[in-house]
Amino acid sequence: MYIYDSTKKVKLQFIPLEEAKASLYVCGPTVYDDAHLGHAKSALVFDLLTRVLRANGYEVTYARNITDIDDKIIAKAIIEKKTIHEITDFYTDSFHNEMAKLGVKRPDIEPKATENLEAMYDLIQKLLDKGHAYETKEGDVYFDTASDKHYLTLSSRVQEDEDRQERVTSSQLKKHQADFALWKSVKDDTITYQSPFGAGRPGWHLECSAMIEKHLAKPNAKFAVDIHGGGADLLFPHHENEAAQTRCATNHSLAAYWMHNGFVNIDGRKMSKSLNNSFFLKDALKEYDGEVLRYYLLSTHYRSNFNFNEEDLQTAKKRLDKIYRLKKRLFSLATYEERTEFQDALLKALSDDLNISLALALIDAMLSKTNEILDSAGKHKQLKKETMANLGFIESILGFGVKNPYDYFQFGVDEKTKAELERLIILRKQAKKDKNFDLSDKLRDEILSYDVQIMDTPQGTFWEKV
RNA sequence: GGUGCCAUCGCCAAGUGGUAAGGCCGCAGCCUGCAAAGCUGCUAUCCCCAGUUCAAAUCUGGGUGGCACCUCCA
Repeated sequence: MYIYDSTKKVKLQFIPLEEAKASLYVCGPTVYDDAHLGHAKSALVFDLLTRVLRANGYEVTYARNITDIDDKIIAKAIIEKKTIHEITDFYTDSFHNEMAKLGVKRPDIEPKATENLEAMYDLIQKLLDKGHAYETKEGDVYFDTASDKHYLTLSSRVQEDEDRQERVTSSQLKKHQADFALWKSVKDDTITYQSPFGAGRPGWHLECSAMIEKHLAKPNAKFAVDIHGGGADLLFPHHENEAAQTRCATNHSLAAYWMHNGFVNIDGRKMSKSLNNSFFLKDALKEYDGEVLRYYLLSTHYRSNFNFNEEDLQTAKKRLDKIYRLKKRLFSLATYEERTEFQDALLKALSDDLNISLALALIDAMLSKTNEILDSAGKHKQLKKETMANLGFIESILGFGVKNPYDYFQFGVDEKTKAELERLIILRKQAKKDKNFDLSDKLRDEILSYDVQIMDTPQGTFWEKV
């Protein structure tokens, strides 16, 4: 297994802290709004990573947090006249539902900020005790970046540059401009938490460090977790600050490997709140099967920036369709397990820093070869068995082809339309039997008008949603 | 302004020193009543310039063009 470490900028062989085990922590969503395609991309990438690690025999512990303490959540609650929990519960549920549609498995641990406040207090206290943090007279607690000689090494930045660019809005009470808040004192009547440091809210970067310490860190290990992941924009300042907190508060570093996924862009530009060009997952899921989105978003290497557009999405669907057509071709057969060369090659490709393009090329080659042989005369008993095993392997490691193929090809078609299509197909069958091809073609045109295509096979005539 | 990433066929996209994977589209053919699906075949010398090397898309230097981070962001 090889992984590209985005802080060292080099591909490395994965050597776990503990034999045959792997711990993974990924920064999850702040639940104050609907998930967009970028959230989907990140979740999919690390879902794939856990599957590949497991296929390589690692016992994986995968944690992804839910950030449910945040100023934006509070702002939304006030605007919508709801409680914090109504907001966070709603968006946590929708996040889970949408991820399920994408075939993203739930992490083993999904810690919430609200349920880990004690761990955050502990961390702040340790940093204060060790002289890496200080309180201001306003009651805020800041991390003292000057006290950490390794600060900025993770993201390879230069302190002077950061200073020059510091915005004027930051607190005048900080010792150093780069210092960041561990605890933000809040004196108005908005929602606050009572800590040993007074009423307020934890700083942005604190929760991940605290939750990793509580849920994943092993005593006496050199690193708290094997792999820490997240979106490319989190490297600085979020991960830099997380790493500083953990390094200074404990006797270990945060992560042995850092992985950052590239961004999903729309029309060549970053999707962001400020540009108002976010593409929400819930909207995409109305138009496309979740598995199509899964295939599409995973079809480009995870570190590349991804330019979302519907044409490429259609292309991805066509590619996924081919898996399902072969599955349909062998639909009556029982599942079968057998290790094949194809599976070894597929796993090898994915184990090389998730080389998805190579993996997909291997799948396409397997599909073509199998179809070619099935097209030829013969029963092909062994080939069919192996193919069932291969399709099963693709399902488990990539999450492609997990549905009933007939259901897959009928995505978004209502029952009434289905019944009408069946009726037309029966009429067309009779017309063909009567050699009345004018009528048969007329019926086909009518069928096609429902935005489906039909295909005559030895097993009968089937339709597929376009 | 600082830092970093990227530039491969019409489109998407692997490959990072040994002579260009794959998919979509297109063209030709097999199959089909005709289609669709499936199959077969065909389709690039890797942004530009200079250099290193027996050998470069792959390394070095210089251009040009795109993007990102430095502020909440996956």
